[in-house]
Amino acid sequence: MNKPAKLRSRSPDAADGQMMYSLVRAAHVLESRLEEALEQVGLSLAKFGALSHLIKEGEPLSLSECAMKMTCVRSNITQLVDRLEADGLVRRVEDPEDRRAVRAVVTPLGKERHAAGVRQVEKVQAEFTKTISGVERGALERVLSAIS
Amino acid sequence: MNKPAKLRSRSPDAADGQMMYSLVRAAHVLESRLEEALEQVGLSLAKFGALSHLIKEGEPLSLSECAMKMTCVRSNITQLVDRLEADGLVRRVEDPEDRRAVRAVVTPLGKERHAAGVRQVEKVQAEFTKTISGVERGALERVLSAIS
DNA sequence: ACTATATTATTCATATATGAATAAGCCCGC
DNA sequence: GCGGGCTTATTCATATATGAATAATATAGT
Repeated sequence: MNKPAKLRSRSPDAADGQMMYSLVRAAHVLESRLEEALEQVGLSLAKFGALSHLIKEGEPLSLSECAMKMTCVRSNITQLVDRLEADGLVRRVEDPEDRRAVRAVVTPLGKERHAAGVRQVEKVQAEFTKTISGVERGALERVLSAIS
Repeated sequence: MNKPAKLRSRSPDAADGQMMYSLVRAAHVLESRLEEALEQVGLSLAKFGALSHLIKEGEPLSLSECAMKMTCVRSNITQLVDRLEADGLVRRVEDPEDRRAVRAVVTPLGKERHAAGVRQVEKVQAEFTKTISGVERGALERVLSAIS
């Protein structure tokens, strides 16, 4: 016997509601760990994310493309690229094909920094893997993919 | 047969790494839904959270206590209470016991607004419950509590 | 070709969060 | 009782995010 049946039937959502909050809280904890790890190499999660997309793509992306890949609004990318440029991690270059567009290019320093970031993130991932060891991934995977 | 064994053994963390990102993304989606739902009644998630803690406690909390309950730094609460006060949802009152302290009191309007927020959040929770219906909660619960 | 519409990046105002620096008030050990 | 060390809230600078308004450019429809 787990719980009084009345409690279960009166509010079947209560436990799930708590779970929703738990999920959000857990994600915040993970983000904090990532931020902290990346801070060791002079990056934030936002900066690392932008560099990752640019490097994965292998070619300069317009700021609009960046915004789409990072699912955020363009004005956010304008500022993020300002900061990345100030750090010397990316450069803005004009797009010859479209004079409205600006493309972001990762500098050599940006590539180095990103590689260092990858190593830091891998540590957090290893920790995460350990955390969820011994738990069936199936349920978690299905839930997460159902949400997003 | 699911995957080539080599892939599994070469990088056992890769799938978990993706899962870590999935978890963070899923949480962002949930937060967006909550923000959107709360916006309908003139609240943000941060404001709703603060009101919830104050109302749950049943008595005025000092801003430090608020910060602890919301796991954030105090300067954040200072600003949040500024905005809540501007909205007429809380009032600052002096603490007679400790002249350094400031306590936040929920106004009648704040209570109304919070109740409306609860109704909105319940809708999102219902949606979430539907999303995770048919999936074993056990694994998810254990993973989430292991993280945070 | 020209006009209407759409897209691009930027700027501005704002919300949320952090952390450092500051000012005021509390309290302990002596 | 008081001096030094906490704790309190606030302010400031900054990072991240959104959305509205703007200016420059592109493109479609006529």
